[in-house]
Amino acid sequence: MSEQNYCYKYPHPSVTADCVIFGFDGVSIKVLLIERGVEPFKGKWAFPGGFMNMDETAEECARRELEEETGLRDASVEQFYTFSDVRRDPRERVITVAHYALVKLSEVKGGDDAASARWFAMDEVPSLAFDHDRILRMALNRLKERICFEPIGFELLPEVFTMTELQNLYEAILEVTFDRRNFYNKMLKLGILMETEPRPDGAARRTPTKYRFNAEKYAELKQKGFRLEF
Amino acid sequence: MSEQNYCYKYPHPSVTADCVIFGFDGVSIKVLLIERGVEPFKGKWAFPGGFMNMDETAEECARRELEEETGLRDASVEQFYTFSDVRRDPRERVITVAHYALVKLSEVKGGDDAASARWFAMDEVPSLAFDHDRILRMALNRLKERICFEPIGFELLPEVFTMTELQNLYEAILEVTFDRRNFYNKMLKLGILMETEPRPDGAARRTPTKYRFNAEKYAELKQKGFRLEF
DNA sequence: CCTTATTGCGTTAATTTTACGCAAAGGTAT
DNA sequence: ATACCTTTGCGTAAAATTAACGCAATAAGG
Repeated sequence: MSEQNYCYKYPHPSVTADCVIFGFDGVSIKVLLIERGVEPFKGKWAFPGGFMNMDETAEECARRELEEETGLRDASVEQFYTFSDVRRDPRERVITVAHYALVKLSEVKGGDDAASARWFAMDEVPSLAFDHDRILRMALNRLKERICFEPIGFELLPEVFTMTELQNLYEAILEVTFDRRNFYNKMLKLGILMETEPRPDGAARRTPTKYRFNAEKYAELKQKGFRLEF
Repeated sequence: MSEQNYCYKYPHPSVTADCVIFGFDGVSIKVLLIERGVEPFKGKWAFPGGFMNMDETAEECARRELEEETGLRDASVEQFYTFSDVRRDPRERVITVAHYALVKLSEVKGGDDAASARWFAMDEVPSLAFDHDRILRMALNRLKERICFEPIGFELLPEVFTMTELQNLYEAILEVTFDRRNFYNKMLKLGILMETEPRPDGAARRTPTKYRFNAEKYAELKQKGFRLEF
């Protein structure tokens, strides 16, 4: 069974799709890594990824990897860059179409191979296999850019969340701090949040108001073209 | 010589790099297209592009295409998306890593095959071969986003230009109009323009001041982190 | 029970954006 | 040449937005 059945006149590179999976635990951004069990880079950590089938797009391939590791089918997945350095894989020429996925940690089930998978906070990520350090840096930059144009933050939060959690998320991604009261005002003024059951009138003020992302309102506003700006 | 010498255990897609080449003639954005001489899509227009060699990155491949068509070696080239739809090429599975290049029209020499190459204004672009309509749309969107973060406009203008030319460029890319006086103030306040010889004191006011992009000043500001915002 | 941290709701000052006025000077048409 | 229109440079004032921060109610912790 070691026949080489697929032959071409010119050499073809292998093509893989990698998936940088981001989550948020209420305090910091986390990324899911897989420990490699084989050479090259045996024992090092890397992103989930694999060879593209001939009947799927790069994004479909990345989604397949995502599902294998997290059980999630409908998370937000976005392609962000294709890495094609000639020697990025020591074995053979491999180019990889890199994606990032944003998942709600609460919905993640252990994947097929939970033993070798682990979530790392951004400041705990070890040196990675292949060129995955570079891939991670670029993924984070894209995340920063994207969150200024689209409310992707909500992909990372539970359905219902507090304003403080939302602020923590923005601060973690953008690596800045905001004045709590200004952030609060700005977010509410955007009009893309809805309060869940309004806190009972006499109830304790200390219990924070819970919000939900208002996708319909956002769709309206997007039509008219609006920026988030932070 | 029709031997099939490169054999693999699994099928591999072909990988190409395409290069959407943008220019600016002082009024509108132009794009360089090549008329296809062979099937499929014979007679239709398409972007320059070609198969990636095994010893070059996607960007190097795109630069090679750029040089073949324009003679330019040091233009700004940026990868923006990889298109991997299963049937995007009717002959075989081909995925393409799409780039855009920004060139100064005055520096473009005719390419190797000038006969079949032509510049089109954006509103004259015909229906294109393959999925190149989609590629163009995405290239334009990326251009719009990018110009809000980095002063890529200067890649499209001559070394020396007037404020009106700069405004026309921004308006053409973003498809908006600005108040001339506000644009003027905003641009000058950014501090990334330098006047060329200050207009002689008694000279005619009607002769517009000529500017030059101040790359050093921009590098400084970028360090501190700044946004362009339009 | 006292201290501290969190939440909600403001206000004010600083800054930025937007809209537009105006004069000098060069072109254009008659 | 003259009258008129356009382009350029330089402002200014109002409107809107951002940034800084005050404060009271109330949980939570010791």
